Amino acid sequence: MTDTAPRPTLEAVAARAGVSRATVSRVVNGGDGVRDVLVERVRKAVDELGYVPNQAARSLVTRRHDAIAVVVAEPETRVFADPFFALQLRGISKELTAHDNQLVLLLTEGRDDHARVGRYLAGGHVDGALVFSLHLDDPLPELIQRAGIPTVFGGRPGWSADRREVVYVDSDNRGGARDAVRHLAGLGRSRIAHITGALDQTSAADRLDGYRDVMVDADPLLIAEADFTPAGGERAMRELLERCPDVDAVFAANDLMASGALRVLRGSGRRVPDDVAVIGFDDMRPVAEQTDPPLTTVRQDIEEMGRLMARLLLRGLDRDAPREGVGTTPSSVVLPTTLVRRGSA
Amino acid sequence: MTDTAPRPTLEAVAARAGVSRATVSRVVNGGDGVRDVLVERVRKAVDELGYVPNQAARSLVTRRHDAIAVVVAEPETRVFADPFFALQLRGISKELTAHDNQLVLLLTEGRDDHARVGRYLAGGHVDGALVFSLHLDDPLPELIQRAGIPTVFGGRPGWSADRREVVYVDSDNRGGARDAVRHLAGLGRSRIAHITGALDQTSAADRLDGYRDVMVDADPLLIAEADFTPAGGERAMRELLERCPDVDAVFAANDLMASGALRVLRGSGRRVPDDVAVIGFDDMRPVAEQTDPPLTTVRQDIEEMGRLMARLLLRGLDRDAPREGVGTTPSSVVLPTTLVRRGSA
DNA sequence: TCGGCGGGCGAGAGCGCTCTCACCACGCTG
DNA sequence: CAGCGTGGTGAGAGCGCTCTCGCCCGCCGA
Repeated sequence: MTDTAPRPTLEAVAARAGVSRATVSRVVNGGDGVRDVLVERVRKAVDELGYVPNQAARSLVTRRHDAIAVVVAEPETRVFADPFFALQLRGISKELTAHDNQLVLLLTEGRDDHARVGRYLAGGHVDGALVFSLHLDDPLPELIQRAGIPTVFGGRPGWSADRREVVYVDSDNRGGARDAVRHLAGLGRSRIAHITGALDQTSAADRLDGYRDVMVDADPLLIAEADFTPAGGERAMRELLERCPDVDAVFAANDLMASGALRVLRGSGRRVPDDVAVIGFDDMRPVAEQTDPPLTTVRQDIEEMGRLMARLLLRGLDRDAPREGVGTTPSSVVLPTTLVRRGSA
Repeated sequence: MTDTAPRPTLEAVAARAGVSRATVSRVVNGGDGVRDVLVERVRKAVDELGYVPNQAARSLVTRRHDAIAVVVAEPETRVFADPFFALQLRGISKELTAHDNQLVLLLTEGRDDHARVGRYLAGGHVDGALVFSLHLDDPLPELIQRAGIPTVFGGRPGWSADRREVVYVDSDNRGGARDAVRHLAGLGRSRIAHITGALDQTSAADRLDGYRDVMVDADPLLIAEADFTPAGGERAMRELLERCPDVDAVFAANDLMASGALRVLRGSGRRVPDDVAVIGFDDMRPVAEQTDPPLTTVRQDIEEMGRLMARLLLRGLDRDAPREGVGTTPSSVVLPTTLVRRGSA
């Protein structure tokens, strides 16, 4: 726990280099329009003094912070312990770092905490926000719109996907689900069940839609609602087994639930994939590769989603390529998914 | 992607309330020494204008940022996809939020990235740092010491645990390991093996030490070195089975490896816990509760560790309780662990 | 009645930076 | 040779806030 030492200012560097503050500032910010001799002298002075610009002073005048908030609404513990989020964060971090932006992490803890986040975002501490709004009734997006801060959402927000100004990055949940179910059908399975995620999340709803796209008039008994947790997957699988003992395939809306379903199937004496084929969603390696048998699943590139979110936001902030006047406002992106075949289907 | 609106300044509030800037500032910062009438008037003006203080301007003069950096060295992907880290982050976030501090997340991507982090920390953007230094040869701690910024480490740093000025928060890895092995011994097991974590991390080394504390002259063949991954656990278990077919218990240095070991044991036809008892470490719910059988393990309160790290740092920053002159410099904390009995031992 | 004292408030000086603008010295054209 | 850019530099005015002073006024004791 050392204490912070007094830091040299622009003024000090200027004095040492024998130039004005303005010149030092120019050099520090790229050095355009300064003679090479002076650039050299200033650089030397900066090094010798160990000068580092004071970001607060800089922000005060530029009104830029080179910082982006990442907001994670986290009503339940589950969400955060999820590697899904960690991977996305990693992608975000990489992209922000590459553009010299800092990542300010805002986790909400319960209801009244939203106000705090709203205040922070409105407070102009950051240049933009990346928001993970998971549930339909989340008040957060509303607050953020009010804060009037450039924002990109992770996952399609449930409210008003039609609003043009809303920018989000999502996987092709519906298409991925279709691929999964078609694959099962291609295996000759006909009694294909679906274990849904928490349906107040668009990802779950979209995957269900994808399932229905293929199973046009599916037996409603083949659909069991769950919540993305392994325990929920187990429960749903038990229900399914009871309601439809003739089930010969299961598409679970994520890998965690698929792993739960696998356990229940094994417990019930069914062989996978011989008796019942199983497909998950996400391709979370630690889960999907370690199940018995290894899980066939729909892969989404989670890290890439994070990277893309950051890129979109930064672009909207015109940090980048301010060339074309047209179409500078970025629009939402939906990333493709791929089916990964392993042992379970 | 809305644009930021021009925000009212202190000056504007002062004008509206008919007082000076100084008075508004006083009210905004607690309102001591200002007559109630004026406090009221100022509060009203603040509300009406929607005034939010400009943090940059404030920091410029106070030299405080109310922001803490969380630095995660992440040479491998594994570390970050680990729920362990997410939980710790959550604890940190809670504590920081409670004290109105922001969390700036710094992830390092490879070697040369350390310099960037060092620069950032030295740049005086944050008031302190929370650092997860996982490996012995990590250059990060060195850089941070040089940056001269108050720091608390997550987990005992490998280098110089004797240095007094180093503050860290850790679990009682050694004690927890002892408990686990004693429990196995208490079950009447005598051929107790240990699957280690990556031994360049102190947590792994400490757990091995704890194992040795109990198994004083353990057969070296009973110790298999692994790396905290499920795959590593599997490999180690296979080795163990080959070297010592008579093994009747396994203490794995984390739950992930224990789950891998479990799979191998099942594959080899051994019954758990009848033939071989298994204990893990961490008590990661999603893993430990879902194995077959559910895993007996050593629980550490990960979220509490995070909370404590933040608390220690904040205290060192004298944000809190500046009462006692003595002992304000916080010292390291080692949290106790508890054995959680489930089905595997 | 008057001096002194102290609480409440405002004036003003920065904090460290960026950015506009004026200035200076060139070198070029007419 | 006058005139006019033009590229390089410095002076200075802020950005929005905090905080130290010093002033004013009301109240006390003498």
